[in-house]
Amino acid sequence: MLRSTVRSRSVNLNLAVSSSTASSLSSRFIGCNDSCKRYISSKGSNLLASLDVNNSSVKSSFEVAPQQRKLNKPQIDLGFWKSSKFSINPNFEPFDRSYRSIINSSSTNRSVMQLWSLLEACLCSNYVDRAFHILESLYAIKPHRINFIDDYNMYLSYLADSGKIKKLSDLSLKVTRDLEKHFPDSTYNDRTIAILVHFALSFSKRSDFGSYITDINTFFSMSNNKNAKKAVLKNTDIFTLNDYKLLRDLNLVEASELPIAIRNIFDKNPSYPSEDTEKTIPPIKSAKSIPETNTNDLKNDDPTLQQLKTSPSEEAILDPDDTEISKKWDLNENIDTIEKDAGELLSVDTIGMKVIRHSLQGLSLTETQKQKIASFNFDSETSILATKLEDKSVDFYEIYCSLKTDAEREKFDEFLENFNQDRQRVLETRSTEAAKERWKHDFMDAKSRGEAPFEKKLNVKLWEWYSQMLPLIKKEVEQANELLQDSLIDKRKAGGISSDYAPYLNLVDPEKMCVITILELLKLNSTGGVFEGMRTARAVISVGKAIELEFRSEQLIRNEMHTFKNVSTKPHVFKKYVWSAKKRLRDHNIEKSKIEWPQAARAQIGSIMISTLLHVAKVNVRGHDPKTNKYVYGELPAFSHSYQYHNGAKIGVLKIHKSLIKQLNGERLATSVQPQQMPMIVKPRKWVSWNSGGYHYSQSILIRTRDSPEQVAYLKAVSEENLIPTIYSGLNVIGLTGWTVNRKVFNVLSEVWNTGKQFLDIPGIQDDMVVLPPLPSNAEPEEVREWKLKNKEIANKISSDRSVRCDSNYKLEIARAFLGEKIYFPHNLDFRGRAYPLSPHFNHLGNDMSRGLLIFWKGRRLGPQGLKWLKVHLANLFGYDKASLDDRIAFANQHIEDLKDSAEHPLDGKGWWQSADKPWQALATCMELNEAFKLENPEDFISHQPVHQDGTCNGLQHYAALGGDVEGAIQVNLVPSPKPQDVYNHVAKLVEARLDVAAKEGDETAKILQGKITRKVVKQTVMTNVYGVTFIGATRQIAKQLTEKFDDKQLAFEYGGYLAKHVFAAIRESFKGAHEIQDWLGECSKRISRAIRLDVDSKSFRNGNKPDFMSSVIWTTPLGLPIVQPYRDESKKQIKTNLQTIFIADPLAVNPVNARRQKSGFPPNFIHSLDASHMLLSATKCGEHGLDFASVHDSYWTHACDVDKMNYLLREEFIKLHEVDLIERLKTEFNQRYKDYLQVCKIPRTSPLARKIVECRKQLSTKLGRPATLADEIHEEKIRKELLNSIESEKQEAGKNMVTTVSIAEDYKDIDTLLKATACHMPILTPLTLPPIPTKGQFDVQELRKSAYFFS
Amino acid sequence: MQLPKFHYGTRHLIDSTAIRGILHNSKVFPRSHVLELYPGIGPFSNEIQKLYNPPHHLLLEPRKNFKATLSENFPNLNNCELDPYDWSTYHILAKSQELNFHPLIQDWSKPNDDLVFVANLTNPHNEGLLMQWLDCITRRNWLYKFGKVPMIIWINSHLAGKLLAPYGSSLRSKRSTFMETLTEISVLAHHKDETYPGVKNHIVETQDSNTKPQEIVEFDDSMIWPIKATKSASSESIVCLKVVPNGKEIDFEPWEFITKHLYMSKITPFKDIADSLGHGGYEYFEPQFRDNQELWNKKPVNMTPKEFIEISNVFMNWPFKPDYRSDFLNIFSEDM
DNA sequence: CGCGTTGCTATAGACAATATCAGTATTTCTAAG
DNA sequence: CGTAGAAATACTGATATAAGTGCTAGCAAATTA
Repeated sequence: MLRSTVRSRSVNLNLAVSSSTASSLSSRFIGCNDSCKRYISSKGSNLLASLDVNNSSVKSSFEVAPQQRKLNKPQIDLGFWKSSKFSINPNFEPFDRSYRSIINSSSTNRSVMQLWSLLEACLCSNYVDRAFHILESLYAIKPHRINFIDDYNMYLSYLADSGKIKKLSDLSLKVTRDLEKHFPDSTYNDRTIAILVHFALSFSKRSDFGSYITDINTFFSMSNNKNAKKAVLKNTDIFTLNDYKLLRDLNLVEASELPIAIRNIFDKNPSYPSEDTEKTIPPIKSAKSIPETNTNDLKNDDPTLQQLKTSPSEEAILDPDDTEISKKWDLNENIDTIEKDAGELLSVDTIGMKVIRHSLQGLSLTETQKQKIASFNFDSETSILATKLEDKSVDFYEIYCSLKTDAEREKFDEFLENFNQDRQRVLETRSTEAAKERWKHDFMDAKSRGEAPFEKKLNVKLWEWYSQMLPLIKKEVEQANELLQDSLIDKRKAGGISSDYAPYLNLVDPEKMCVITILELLKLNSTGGVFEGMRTARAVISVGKAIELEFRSEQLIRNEMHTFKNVSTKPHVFKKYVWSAKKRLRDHNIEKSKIEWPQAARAQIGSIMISTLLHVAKVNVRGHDPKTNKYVYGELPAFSHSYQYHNGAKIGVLKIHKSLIKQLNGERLATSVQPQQMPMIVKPRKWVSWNSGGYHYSQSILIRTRDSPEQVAYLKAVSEENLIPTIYSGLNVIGLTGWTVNRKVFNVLSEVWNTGKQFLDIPGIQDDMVVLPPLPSNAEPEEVREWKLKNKEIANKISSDRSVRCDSNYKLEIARAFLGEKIYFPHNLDFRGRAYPLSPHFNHLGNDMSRGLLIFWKGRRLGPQGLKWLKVHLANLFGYDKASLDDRIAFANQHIEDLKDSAEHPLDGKGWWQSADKPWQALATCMELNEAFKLENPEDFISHQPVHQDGTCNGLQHYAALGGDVEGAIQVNLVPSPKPQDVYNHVAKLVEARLDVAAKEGDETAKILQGKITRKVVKQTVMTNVYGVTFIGATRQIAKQLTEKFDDKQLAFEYGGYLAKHVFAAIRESFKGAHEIQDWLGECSKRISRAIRLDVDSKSFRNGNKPDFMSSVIWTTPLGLPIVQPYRDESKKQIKTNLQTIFIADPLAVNPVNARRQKSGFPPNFIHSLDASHMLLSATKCGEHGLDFASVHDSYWTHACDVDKMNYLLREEFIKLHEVDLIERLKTEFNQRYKDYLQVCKIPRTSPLARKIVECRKQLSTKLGRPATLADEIHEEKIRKELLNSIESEKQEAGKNMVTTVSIAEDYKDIDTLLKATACHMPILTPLTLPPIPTKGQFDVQELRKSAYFFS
Repeated sequence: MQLPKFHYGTRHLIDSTAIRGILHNSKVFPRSHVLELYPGIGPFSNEIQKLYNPPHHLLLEPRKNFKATLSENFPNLNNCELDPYDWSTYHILAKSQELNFHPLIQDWSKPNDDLVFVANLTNPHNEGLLMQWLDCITRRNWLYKFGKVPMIIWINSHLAGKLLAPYGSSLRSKRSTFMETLTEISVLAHHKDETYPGVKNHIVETQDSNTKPQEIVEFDDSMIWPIKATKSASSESIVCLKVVPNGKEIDFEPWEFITKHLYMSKITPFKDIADSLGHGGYEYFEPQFRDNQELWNKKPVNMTPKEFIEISNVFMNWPFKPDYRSDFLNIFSEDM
């Protein structure tokens, strides 16, 4: 650790040099000619703002060729430069130096993460002694020692709160002794002090508290920090609010020393309940005393409201932290501390109601509306999803729309935001309880009606399982506890669980664990390619993960409760301060949590839960007894654990009994199975760091990493340096876009759904599988095979239909639950920077149906342009998107009657909308337009419908811009044109032309296929070509299209392959520039993923001559997001669980890269990182201009009336993105990042270079006294480089004179020709070089500003 | 003799004396129809023709290298170059006048005395093919539609070990039980250094149950071409087996279901894996085997064919048994 | 040394083999010093 | 009582499993005469 810090510091120095001579680093070995050529023909030279190399006083070790093109530093840095610079020399141990495999989980050699999670588990379940042993193990890991004190603090803080230590002196003594005796290398820090102070404060009620004050002062003085108190008090998760209060009251600290969030509470709430007031004011005991309070409230607040009305501009500020608003709220609130008891809660709700009523004053609501809102229970602990539709009387959306002025609407939004906070909390944290209560309710219901076992509703069964499972799990937990108590170090198994995992069982309430288990299993139905069941491995991990997640979110709430102990949040306005404080603290707390359970622990816990459930979950079934030939009834386990073979591989499977499947297909699932990641009803937390943003009570990570520590490390590094603000701002804009469910579309959908029949893309209910009749017993093998295949196809179809229907079911139910609500979709990114909503089932990225169900919350007047765009949108949804805009508008105008009929009689009319490409969205748009046409002036219509603008083959657009490829740019509408260019059609025509030629030459296949090449056939292939589709992949796609025409799969496949060849050729032909770039990117990634660091850990050479390549391709997006391709060989391992062993990868291992995937993945990933950047830039800009913005990767959405504005902005952003020569910059970045890396090349053994190298190797061998390996050669080269970089001139000289195999290769001029030779067998090391960049074409990206169809 | 450059891992016994010994010991020849599947470079075929000159002697060898070598070395052999892998090949055979290969369809009550087929499946790649052929015994289709036709196969010793694995052996598998249940199997030749390939003392142990004592030809490395399949391959050799269906009739589908699932955890006692046979498996089977604790506690690797059949029968009487016929539908690859 | 062979993997998401055995490393137990 | 050595256990890595190989290209690695 220490070593690496030093090293990276020195490199940083180098960097300071090199960044000012940025270009000098590029193409050291390539010769500069290539990079010059690239711009000879370019017109864009005005963009080439340059760095003046000559001004640089520092001489780099590389000579700068005078004619070399300077790297253009743009006027505006979007985030690339700083971030790239930082991540090239990150502050952590690089991942390509050596293996990091922590797979061996033997007790002596466990990873830090494993120990952490175990430590945490032990502490949370109060096994302090055991925790101490784990501390010792952690301490034993030497490289970890620097951070050890944090672990100790964690231990100490739990210990202090555990009540095990009675005296302050005991604790402080223990700290001293522990740190001196057990952990001599560690010293306390401010956090340690915080814990001690907090502990001391807990004695405040004692009469001799005075003496503790001295101690507290001593503790503070122990800090090394200049601003000791402030630093100590920063640990908001250790102190409670009362602690802070006490410290202030005792004048031990200044107000300015308190953390800002806490200070706000005190400052703005003079009435903050101190302990004194608690004593003096008798708690409100009955509802009787309430009316007075209320009347007071209502009288008091009138002036404020007046004020509010008259100053709308101030109201616009929604941030609850804002002081102005806070003050206003202050005036009318009376805050009391209320102890929790049942009678009171009731009364509090009544207060709440009044508060709601009055906060709505000033809005032009009807009395009924007011009444409805006031009687709405914002404090209900019942989740939105569990609320029955009948019970939900308020449609906030409707109310919102009925408001007259913007000011009113903003006020209402603010109101919702504030009062929905609690509902959001319930939504996020109480989903399991909600499910449980629902089951119980239905069970009681059924019981009172005395239903027969065969009619049992799903929920009734679930409740029964749950209640039978619970005692067993409790016993299991008890056993685990006994085990933990009995023997401190004994690790032997008892009752199936080893003490390694026992602590985890203790962390979540058994009731919750049971519910989670049942829910997870139901959710996993028909996944993993299992018919009516699931894979055991997945089930086990999922349950374990779900329990861990529950633990995390509970922990967050616990922390919060700890801080706000004894503070009532019931009075609604005070609540607001607490909320804002909590929000801030939560950011802080979430960020801190870094611990993850090891996979093995998840698996263990999951398997225990599942195996218990397997024993108790029963269903009633009818069977046929062959002996008596009668029907018999019985109770069978609902789940059955068995195995299936798949291509000879065993797969553990949990089958669900058919009778249960039937039920699952029939019922409304969302009421039984509470999906956890829902849309939000308050604004998502803003993204502020790599792991803080999105939901309020669970941690989401900015980037969905595939468990790759490398990705996280880079992300974390730039996040901590605050280098990616644009990423955050972009995501925040998207996250703040308010949505609601389109009730009209929902109603249509709901009606269709309830028929249970197939409609559009929703499959009908299918209970039984109809398979082909069995074959005669002596059928020939191929017949049997055919029969099996066909049946598999049938089963597959049914299974997928069911899951599609089930998915639609989820979507529908979620939509139902959120009817009338204002909803938000928090987003995060995939590893390339593309944004995805966190809520998986129902979002605007979903299928046509989900999209059709969603509209913007905010409405905007159409205006003349808006009306046009809405019409265009309709045409687009019908697939009529290749005509000019005017034609598209005409299309809509021609269909006004159809449109009207569709909108008014969606199901009993002509159903024109159903013939659209995207029928549900078309329906929504029809309805919108129809409503507009009803108005005298349709332009006055307030529209909520998002209108899309799609890039034409966005990937190719970026390629064309990168390559300056004129021809390509025309095809993808980067160049203005009266009509949109249709790439797919273009390619189809080219292919057709090629076929004609081939047919003339007598090619039979060509003759057959002539005239069959439609746009549709080639579309997918053209599109995916950008994503690096392989030949076989394309063949499959085309074959799929052809099966419609030929029916014979075999034949279709054959033709598919044939056509794929032509399509590929056609694309290559028309997008030459794109392909040159693509190839260049591919070549770079290939070389990088076969490169070796100079300071590679030679131990990780398993075979000295066969190095393992550890370097993944890493680059920085224009916005500064570092991207690491996570493609490495995964080392999977079998892990024992209660049910079976499961096979999972160790997420923390760092293995050699998978060169193939690195290579094939890079070109598309790079392009995606660009389109993602473009999207985020556009989002930020749209946000700045007050537009509502949403996106599906390369499709940008906004209100109809804002389309023009968005179009302008997105073009500007695209230009801004491409003004810089991104390829050139990428190359420079690569050259810096992979500076001094070596690559292995193969050259002919006979060549003169080979002979020289052999000679050099011989010398090395004699020097070493053993045969030299490649590893030795690398080591030699490393020494040479070190000498060369040395400050001492002697050493530099020595370096210059030193000869290594690498230096020989480096000096050899004509290495390229050698590499091209046919027989290359001798591996040699050469410095890593990148190929020359292809020449950039004439196209100037500025032109697209005028292109109407660039996005349309 | 000309040898091809590459051999796809297929190995041959090339010593004619040894081959003659095998042919003699097999007690199969002479026959009127001899079909050779993947004869390779053809030393075996050559001896058959020289010794017995069967009236219908057909070779199926489509592989380029071998094809060429065959016609060069033994121009007299009739190689029709169809691929034995393709099921369609056998239909062509049946229809073709030109090839004139139409064995008599004989009753299953007695061994077929008209047709024999010989195959060289020493390439580990071909293991799957052999398994499929063997599966044809149950349906009595493919070449087994002609009756209880003997098959003489060359396979690598390791595979032989699987087919012949004795009770309790770690190689004991569904396939060993299959062989024991439905075939007569005997070793015609093996390497002199192999007590038994893969399985220690296998022949001694299983002679009475599976392996009819016969004169066994032993050979050494010098009689094998190539000596090793690949440079780094293990030193195991090849074996010549004779396999004849024993004509036993069983209800194959439930049997297949039971053996497949029981062998999944093959050293776990029946009672502990009964649950994996279907929802409530333990509850159903436990009372059924209360009188047969020995079987109830037995591990699948130790079960006799009879016992598997017994379990299958009990299974068939289970009112709540899973659909054993569509067990293969329970899993599929997700991408389609 | 030039050659032909063999094997592996095929868009991007984002989702997963497992039981058993043999050999070795580590821990625990035992018994003699 | 500490300790050597044996026994037991834990851990790792290898291997079998099922049984059409849905097809073809392109590259990397191992193999061979």
